Amino acid sequence: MVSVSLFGGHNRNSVMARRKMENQIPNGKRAMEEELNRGRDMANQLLEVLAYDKSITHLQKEEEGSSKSVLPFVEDLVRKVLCSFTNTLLLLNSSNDVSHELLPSITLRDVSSSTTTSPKNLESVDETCKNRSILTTENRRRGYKRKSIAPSWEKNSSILIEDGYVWRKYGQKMTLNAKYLRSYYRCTHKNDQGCQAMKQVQRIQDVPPLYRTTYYGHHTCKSRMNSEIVLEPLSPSPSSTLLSFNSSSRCKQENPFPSSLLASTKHELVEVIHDEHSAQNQLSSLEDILLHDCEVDCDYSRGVANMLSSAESVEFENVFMSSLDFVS
DNA sequence: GGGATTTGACCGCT
DNA sequence: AGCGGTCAAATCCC
Repeated sequence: MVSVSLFGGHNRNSVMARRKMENQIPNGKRAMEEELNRGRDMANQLLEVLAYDKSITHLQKEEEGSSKSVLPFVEDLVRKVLCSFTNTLLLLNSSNDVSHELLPSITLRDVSSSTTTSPKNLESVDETCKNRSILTTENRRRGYKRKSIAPSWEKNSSILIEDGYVWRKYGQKMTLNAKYLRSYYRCTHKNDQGCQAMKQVQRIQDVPPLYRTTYYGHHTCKSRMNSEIVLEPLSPSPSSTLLSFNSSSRCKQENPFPSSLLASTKHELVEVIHDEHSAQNQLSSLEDILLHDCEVDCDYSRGVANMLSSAESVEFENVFMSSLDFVS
């Protein structure tokens, strides 16, 4: 059985140092934030352990002819805990400062257009300007809004954080003095539920991988992972086939771990990996990462495995699994 | 076919 | 002026 600390990857010294540092923080709010962050990280780790354990248990159940499991209940609970941590963090950071709320801002362009053009007129303009080539700049960018608010909170992490929400990527940009692309995400439920939450993910370090996730606003939507959690069928599901690192399988379809455990948008993981290095390089450096940084990202590793050829997958699996033995 | 991502262009802000 | 956030058509993927 894989222990939680295995995935947490914090050695005793670093934990002690972290605690010592936290005790010195005079700001109670910051201490609370740190505590919540840690709780959320642990919930993330627990979720991964559950996913791993679920795949194992499923095979055992199959052999025993039994199909009942409490794991779906536990997983459900962990997801809810995860969402609670995320929401609390966002609320904590937005409650003391109204400017932190992601309020819709009205730009000069909005004002001018609203005073000169009625909605009915706008519709007719849209109707006649469906062809991009005849769309004027004025019409195309009419709804352009730009946030001018401080981030709700931000976090550096060696993993791509699973925060319990579903994000939709709407842009990416190479920024000055940054080695990697910055990706822009907004809540998937922006349109259907008017949720204004957004986040930016910036890779800030290659090895070990380190990402800075900055959140803006907070979720007003009913989280998809919360609202759609259903108990899994008790009969065996195709997705429960154990650790298969076959490159021909798509991550979303055949990864033994729930897709929600991977990056919360479909291409987030692959994109980051493609950032600077090929999968080959990832493979060759993986062992070093595992040995030198116990916080190796399981999602990241699985993503690499999915990109490899069959032969490489086997090699990767060996490295990855032996690393689990090593740290446990 | 529909939803998500990519990507070049636009434009607010400093 | 130029950086960076956002838009939206094109493209991808299921």
